[in-house]
Amino acid sequence: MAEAKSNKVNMKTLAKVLNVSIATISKALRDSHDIGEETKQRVIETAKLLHYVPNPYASSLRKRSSNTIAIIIPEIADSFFSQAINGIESIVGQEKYHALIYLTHDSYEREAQMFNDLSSGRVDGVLMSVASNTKDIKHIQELQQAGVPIVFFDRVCEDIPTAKIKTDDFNSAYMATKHLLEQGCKNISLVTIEGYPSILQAREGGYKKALTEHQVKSKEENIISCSNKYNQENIAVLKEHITTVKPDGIIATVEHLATTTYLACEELKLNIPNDIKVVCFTNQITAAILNPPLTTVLQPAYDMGRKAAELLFGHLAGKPIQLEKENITLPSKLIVRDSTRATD
Amino acid sequence: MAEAKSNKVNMKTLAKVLNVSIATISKALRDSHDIGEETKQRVIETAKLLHYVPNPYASSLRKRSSNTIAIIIPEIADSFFSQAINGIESIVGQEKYHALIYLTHDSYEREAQMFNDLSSGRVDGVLMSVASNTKDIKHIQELQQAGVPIVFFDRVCEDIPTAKIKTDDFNSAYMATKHLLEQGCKNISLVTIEGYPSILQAREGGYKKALTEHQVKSKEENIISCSNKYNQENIAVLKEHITTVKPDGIIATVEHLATTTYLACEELKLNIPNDIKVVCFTNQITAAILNPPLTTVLQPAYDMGRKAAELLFGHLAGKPIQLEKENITLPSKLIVRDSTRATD
DNA sequence: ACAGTTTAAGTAAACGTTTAAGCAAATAAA
DNA sequence: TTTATTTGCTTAAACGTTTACTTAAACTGT
Repeated sequence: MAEAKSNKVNMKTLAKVLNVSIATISKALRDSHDIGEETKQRVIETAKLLHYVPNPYASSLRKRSSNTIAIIIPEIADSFFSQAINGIESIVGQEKYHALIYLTHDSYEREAQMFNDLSSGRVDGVLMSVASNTKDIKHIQELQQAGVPIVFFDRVCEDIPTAKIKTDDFNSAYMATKHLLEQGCKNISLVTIEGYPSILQAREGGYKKALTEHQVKSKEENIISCSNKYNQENIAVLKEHITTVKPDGIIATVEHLATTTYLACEELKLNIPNDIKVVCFTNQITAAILNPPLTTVLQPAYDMGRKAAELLFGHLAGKPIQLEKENITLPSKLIVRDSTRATD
Repeated sequence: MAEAKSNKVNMKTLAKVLNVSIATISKALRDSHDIGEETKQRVIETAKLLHYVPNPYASSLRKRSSNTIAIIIPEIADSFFSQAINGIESIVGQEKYHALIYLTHDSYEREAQMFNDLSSGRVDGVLMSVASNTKDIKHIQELQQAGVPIVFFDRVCEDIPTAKIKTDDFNSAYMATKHLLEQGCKNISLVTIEGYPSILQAREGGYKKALTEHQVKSKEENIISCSNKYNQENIAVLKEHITTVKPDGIIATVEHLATTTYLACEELKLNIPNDIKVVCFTNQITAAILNPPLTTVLQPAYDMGRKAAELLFGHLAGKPIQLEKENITLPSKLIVRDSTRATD
């Protein structure tokens, strides 16, 4: 329980020491015009001397704002969200805000419960990537109607009228597919997972468009769904797929599928890129030193987080930003490496 | 500024609706013995009906506790801290606590400033990994003396009497070095970075012990220091080192040095493991699919985060845990892969 | 000299909870 | 039957800020 509490110094303490009213302390510290220059200095000095730190909860209660935001994301296992958080933090820190972090583990129930809690006024705004299986969006709507601004990044919810920071999923999948076709692939499979319709459908769309443009008919059997967890089972699923469908190119649409794909190929004694070429959506720096170096679609994770935070804080600061009009797409980059090298 | 505020329902509202006092509402919701069973039910029912959610800041102010902890870590770029956060979150969520996340970017100044802020009573406890260059620990001592419990994980501060969750850095470096020696290495270099004395000195110690046991004299020139950022410069530093010192084994003591080491070897046209063998302290799942698969020291990141959180929450819950007596070491695992395969 | 304004404070209410203290009615003990 | 005790509720103060309103003194201009 540990309650040492070294006689906390608060405004009352300062007021007593300086023989002025509490209001004077408060106003002096907030640099109000009401207070004389000399008094202000005395207050600031004594506050520093006594290590006064304002109680955020009293302040939040009175002001009805918390200088705190929530970051709600599915997980933090991979490099995308790590980098996005870094981007967010770069703004949060600078703005003297505080960030609460919540992981939904892609569970709708947890997400809904978190939103329920947030309707208490705990945060001034929310930055979020929605859970994979979130279909009912009432919880999000309710928080928004309660006046809490929300900015989506990456895994956006199209039906909520607010700012959305995305990457060009359609186009980057299109480019990845086109790249594989140009490297000679004729039978390209798309490895995907359940959920995240706004993203994965776009990627599927870009994939199909590239195929169509190259007069390749896209077949249902080429689209394969894995579990959204890194596990052995996915390797088996993929091996099964590869042996039956025999693709000569694979696009792995999420980070952890890179390792899965490589291991599946290895177990099947398939050579990348000779027998099969691989592209993956991933931000991992190790892509360059894989066996072989992996061609990746690199997403602007840091920038997405940063941009989302900028919009939210701009809005909170009262700048004339209409969140519902902000729909920003930042480009991903196709980084070509040996895993898709043309074989002749 | 967006202040929609849909007439928030608070205890006053409920009291009015049910025609009882506010105190009755409060006590009913906290299941106090003071309140009759029937009244309790009516209160709970109406609260649910009107979507009442308690104001956390009013509650925190009055109770002088926030149900919130701070996670203070250097960064979140790599898999270690990602996994540790997952471990922490697994407890935080279950205990209905909230987690504020702060990144120090390994800056002492930022860390000190964060601690200063936390002395306001913003959090009930702190989980932290100290910044690389933190030497002056006054800020930590002061927070602790103010009655805020602190639990360290991984990058601990030995001079603060409180719980510390570490991994066996000395022993795992010892094992890694021994492994390299057994694979035939005669000239092993340790690649390290500035800072983190509690960890990196232990790893250096384990490294030296293994050398001594194998009658190999450890030379100063074999210990090389890189920048704690993933960048091109480190590759140059490492190349320079390898060409002059010509090690036949390398131990990279932090995650991002894996990619650096591989790229340096590649640029020097050195074959791993034939020309040089490599071990790295890293948790990345891609280690298995690198070229060649990388022998790693896998740290129990998730478990460390989880254990740290367990201790903190146990203490906060009033369990008889003497934090200053908790000094837990969780074992790392040496995962042998091709990057250290013996060559004959 | 006097009304009007400006300056530099102070007073007190409010934010939404929690809880110690009080109190009337019902129940138990004597 | 009287006295304690328990039950179920209310009152009001407190947590530490912020801020609308008041006030007194010091200027300003005429």
